[in-house]
Amino acid sequence: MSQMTMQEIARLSGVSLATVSRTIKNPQLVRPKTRERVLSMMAEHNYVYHATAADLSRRKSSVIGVTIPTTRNPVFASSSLAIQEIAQKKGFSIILGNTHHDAAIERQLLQSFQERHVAGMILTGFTLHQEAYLNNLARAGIPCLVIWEKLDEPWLSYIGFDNFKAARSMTEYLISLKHRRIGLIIGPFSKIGRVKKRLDGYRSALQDHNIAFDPDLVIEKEPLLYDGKEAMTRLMFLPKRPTAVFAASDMLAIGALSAAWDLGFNVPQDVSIAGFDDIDFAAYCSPPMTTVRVPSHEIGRLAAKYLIEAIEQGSMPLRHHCLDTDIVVRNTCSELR
Amino acid sequence: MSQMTMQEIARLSGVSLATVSRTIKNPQLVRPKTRERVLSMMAEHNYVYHATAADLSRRKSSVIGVTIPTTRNPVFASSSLAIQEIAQKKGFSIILGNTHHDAAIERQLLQSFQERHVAGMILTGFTLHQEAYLNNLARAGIPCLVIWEKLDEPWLSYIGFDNFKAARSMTEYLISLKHRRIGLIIGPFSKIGRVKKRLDGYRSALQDHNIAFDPDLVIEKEPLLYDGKEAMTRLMFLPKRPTAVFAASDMLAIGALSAAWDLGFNVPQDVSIAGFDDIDFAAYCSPPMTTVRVPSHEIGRLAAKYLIEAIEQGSMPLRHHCLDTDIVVRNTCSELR
DNA sequence: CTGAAAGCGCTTACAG
DNA sequence: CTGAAAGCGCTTACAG
Repeated sequence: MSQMTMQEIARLSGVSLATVSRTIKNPQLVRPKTRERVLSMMAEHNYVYHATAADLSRRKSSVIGVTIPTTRNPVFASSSLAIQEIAQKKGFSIILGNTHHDAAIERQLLQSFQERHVAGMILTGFTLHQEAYLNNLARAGIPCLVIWEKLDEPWLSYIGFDNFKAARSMTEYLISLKHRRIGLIIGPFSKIGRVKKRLDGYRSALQDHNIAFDPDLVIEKEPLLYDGKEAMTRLMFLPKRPTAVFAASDMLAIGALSAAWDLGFNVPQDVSIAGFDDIDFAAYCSPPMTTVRVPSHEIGRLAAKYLIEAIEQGSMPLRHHCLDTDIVVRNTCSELR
Repeated sequence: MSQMTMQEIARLSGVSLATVSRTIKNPQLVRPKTRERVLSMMAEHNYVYHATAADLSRRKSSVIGVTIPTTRNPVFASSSLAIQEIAQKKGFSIILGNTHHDAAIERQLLQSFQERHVAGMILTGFTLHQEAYLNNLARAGIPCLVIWEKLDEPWLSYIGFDNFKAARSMTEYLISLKHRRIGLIIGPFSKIGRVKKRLDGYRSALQDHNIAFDPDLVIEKEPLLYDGKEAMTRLMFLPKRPTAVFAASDMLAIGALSAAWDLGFNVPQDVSIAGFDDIDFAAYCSPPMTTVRVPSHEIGRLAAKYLIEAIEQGSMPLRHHCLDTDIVVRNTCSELR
């Protein structure tokens, strides 16, 4: 048990506790000779700094809380990676939790973040109806950033993109390829704000082009490969099947592609498929997936950067940062014959 | 600033600090009347428990440190998800860090875990040559579990599987399909222990079947899609190209599949491809990937379970847990014509 | 059932 | 350049 404390090191080096603390945090305040003696004592006795005690004493923390819907969907990997890299470089630790899009779990997670007195939080795609709680946090002076959403509440900060616009663009792209019977496989829009926006974008595009909305053509699923496959199978067995399918998440799209392949449909000759997210795998499907590119890494990078700035400055300016998305045309969509 | 402390709540409720602490942690020790008064005060004033201070005072912690090579490779998602779920349920928070297979980063991460006085650590596929450091941790009484590796050091605990055996089996499977010219696309075996074992497994299988080892046929890459594609392209342009390719990571295998598709090779008719890991996507490739199934979720589940048991009991029994892998035969491998 | 007090391992004015 | 002392927000014997 290397139970060495500063107190011990101080005694062993014949200096005061304060001096040990200084040689660690402000070495320039300590005479080189003294410093060396203390340092060598620490090395010799395997001293380990107690960051938690320091945080408490200093009344500030160096950990950041991050929530993610689920690690299972690689779409969030890229932004969370960016956050981790920047945080690590700046000396912050990350506490991570999966919400599974469950309001109760998310709530509990935020609670635990707060109890650990994190310096700030980044919430990836937070569940609807927690705004009140977020307000509490803001009032408690905890910098808090929502990412992957474009929030409607002007008093909450976010870094995201326009899910409505992105989904509408992709639908329009499909329409521009002469498709009029366009299936939609989509995540749980009844639970998740940004997914709802995608549904709305799809409907808006149809409406603008005088295409009647057909509820049989939209299937709500969890954003998982299996679900995408199942949904696609269902769509392809419809009496009047779609000529194009927009899967509003690459997980769903890749599942859908696999279904098409199994059923013997050629993509894109027999049916077009479009995805959303541009996860790494999208470019490596056969054929490579046409999808919506989302600035995932950039979102994470900005979030970490802004949050850490806010922590260091002691106050969080409101951020409403909406990044651009674009359509990556690859080979899963073609003009209707 | 909701700077409410127990002290404040105590004053407001006309009881002592100790009583407030008790109504939170040991309510049965407090008279119901008192308890209620305190509770309602806490609610009214939005009191937030300070877990960090409590940890310090109690001289124990309720956070677990977890390292992962990189969130970018979804192969680790499944075990890390399992860890998080269990930890969350048991009231532990997770600090996460990516090592990128870089010894210096990993070292720094472990250091920060130690400084935060985590209750225990789970290290996913740790870098070679940190054994000494791990020993320190063990001696300091910090339960520590390495996962995804089968360690040779008997005094270190791990939960993993036999990379050597798994790779040898897959190679033998390919040989059983009459292939004798088998390419190997593999991760950085010079840096990572478990990858080296896979290389050894491949070589051992060849040797057992009197197939000469051809260095031109093995390509060392980072386990990324892009790298898999590049490596496969290189292999297929070899003067004497392989009839089967074992990509010792599904990321590499999926990249390889994409290359084959681009180059106009049919899989498996023109060339067989086998993967390793059985990530979710493997089953949804076109065609579905034959690969090595690794009990990823189970590894995470066991690791979290054992670690938390150790934390609660105050001591860590040595664990050498080697789980089974098996070959999932899907459609990317066929007999040599 | 409740309170006073010591202590967890640090930091940080304040004095010298 | 260094030290003594108060304090961060809790927990936990010990006494009553």
